[in-house]
Amino acid sequence: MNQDILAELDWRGLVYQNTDEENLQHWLNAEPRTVYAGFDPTSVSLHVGNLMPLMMLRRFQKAGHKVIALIGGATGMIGDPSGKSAERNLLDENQLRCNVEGIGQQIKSVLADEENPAIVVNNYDWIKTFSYIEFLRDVGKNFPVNVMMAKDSIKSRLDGESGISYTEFSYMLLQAYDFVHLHQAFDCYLQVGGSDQWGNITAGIDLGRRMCSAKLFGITNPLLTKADGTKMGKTESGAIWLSGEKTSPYQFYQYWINVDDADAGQCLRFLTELDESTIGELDRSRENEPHLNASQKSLAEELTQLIHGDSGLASAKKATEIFFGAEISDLSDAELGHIFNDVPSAEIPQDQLQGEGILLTEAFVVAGLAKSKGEARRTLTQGGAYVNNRRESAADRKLTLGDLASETNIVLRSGKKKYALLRVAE
RNA sequence: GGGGGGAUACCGAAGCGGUCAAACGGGACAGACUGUAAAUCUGUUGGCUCAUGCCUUCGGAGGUUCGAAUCCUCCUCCCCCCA
Repeated sequence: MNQDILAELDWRGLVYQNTDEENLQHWLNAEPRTVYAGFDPTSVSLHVGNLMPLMMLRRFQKAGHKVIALIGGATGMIGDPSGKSAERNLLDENQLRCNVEGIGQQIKSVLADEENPAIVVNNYDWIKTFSYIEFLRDVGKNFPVNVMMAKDSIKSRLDGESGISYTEFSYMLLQAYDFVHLHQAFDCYLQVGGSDQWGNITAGIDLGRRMCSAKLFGITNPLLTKADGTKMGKTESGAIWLSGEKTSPYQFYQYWINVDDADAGQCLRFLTELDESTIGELDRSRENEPHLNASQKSLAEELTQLIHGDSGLASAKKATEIFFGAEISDLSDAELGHIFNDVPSAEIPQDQLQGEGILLTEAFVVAGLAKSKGEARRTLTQGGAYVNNRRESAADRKLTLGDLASETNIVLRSGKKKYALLRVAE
C-alpha cells in the first residue's frame, strides 16, 4: 500500500460518518481493496458538486486501491429522494443514455490511470435483467418497511407536504442492491458518498449482510458548502459544469479564483491533491498576505488542470490575462474568438462603421451591454465604457473600422468585466 | 351572504387635484478603494434628446376638471372581519 488513505481523509476533514472506523483502517491498510461511489446521470455533464465523490475515488485510486464509478442508469430512471423535498420528474430514456455516456467519459478522464484503471459501470446493466417478481423475492424481502420509513430521506418526505411515490420510496432498494452486486462481481467492500447518502449506504450494508453475510463498509463526506450556507458550485447564471462545452475552461478557472477566503481552505482540502504542508502554507498566506490570493490561484490551477488539462489551463490563464489586462489590439479573429468564446456577440453591418461610424452608445445597445441608449450614456459618462479595454468617456465617441481589434471584431466592455463582441458583417 | 381594506416603477413602501417620472429603503448598474474578495463611500436607476423639451407609466375601462397616481362610475384581482 502506498499510504494510509484513512489518515489522509482524516486530515482533510473528509470523513463525516464511518460505519466501522477501527476495522476499516486495518482492513484498508492490509492490502488493495475495492471501493465504489455512485453518480446520478441527471445531466449530460457532471458539475462541481460531483467533484467531491470523484476526488474521493481518485484518492483511493492513488493510494493503490481499486475504484469503481457507478453510473445510475437504472436508478436515474427513478430519482433519489435523498435531500429532495419533492417528487422528481423522470428523465426519458434517450436523454438518460446520452447522460450516462457523457458523464462516463468525464469520470474516465479524471480517473485515468494506466496501471490502476478505474472501472466504470452502469447499474442498468444488471438491474434490467431482473423481473419485478424476482426483485421483490430476492431483494425486497430483505427490507423491513419500518426500517425504511425511519431513514431521514424517507421520513422527511413523509412528514412534509409533498409525500413520496412508491417509485422513489423504492429507490433505496436499488442502490442497496448495487452495493451487493458490486460486492459479488468485483469484491467491492466499501461505498463512499456525500453525507446525504448515509441512509442508502447503510441500506446496502444491511442488505449485504442479509443476502451474503458480507461485512461491508461505508464512509460519507461532509457536504461542501459555502460559509454563507449556500451551495458551492452555483452562480447566478447557473451551475458550474465540468464539461468545457457547458462551462468554458475560463469560466471554470474564474469560478475558483473568485472563491471567498472563508471557503478557500475547505475547497483546497476537499477538492485538490495538494499535500498537507502546502495547504498549511496557503492557509497562512491567506491569513498574512491575503492580497496575494495564493489559495484561490492554487485552487483554480489544480482543478482546471485536472478537468481541462494543460491546454485548458493555458487558455484559461491567457483569457484571464486579456480580460483583466491592458488594451486589446492586433489579435486575430481566431485568438479573440477563443479568448472571448463565453462572451455574447452581436453583428453589425459593415457600412455602419464606415465614414462617421456609429455612436458608441448605440453600439452598446446593439451589443446588449445596455438596455437603452440612456443607460449606455449613463455608463459612458460615469466612466464605465471601454473599447478594446481602453476607457472611453466622450459622449459623442463613435466607432469606426479603425477600432477593430482583429479582422472583424471590436471588443466592448461595460464596467469591470462585462464584455461583448461586436462583429462586423458584410 | 354582510361589512371593511388594498392594488404605485425590478421588489417593498410613501404620495391622496397642479410644484409627480413620482419621497424613502432594498436590489441593480457605474465609479473610488481593494486581492478579479468582503466591507465601505460616491453617483445613477422609464424612453427619446446636448438640453429648456417631448413621449409612455401609478390594477383595467370610462368620466369629472384648464389640469388626475390623487375625485366619480363600472370591472378584475387580493387581504381582513362577521355569518
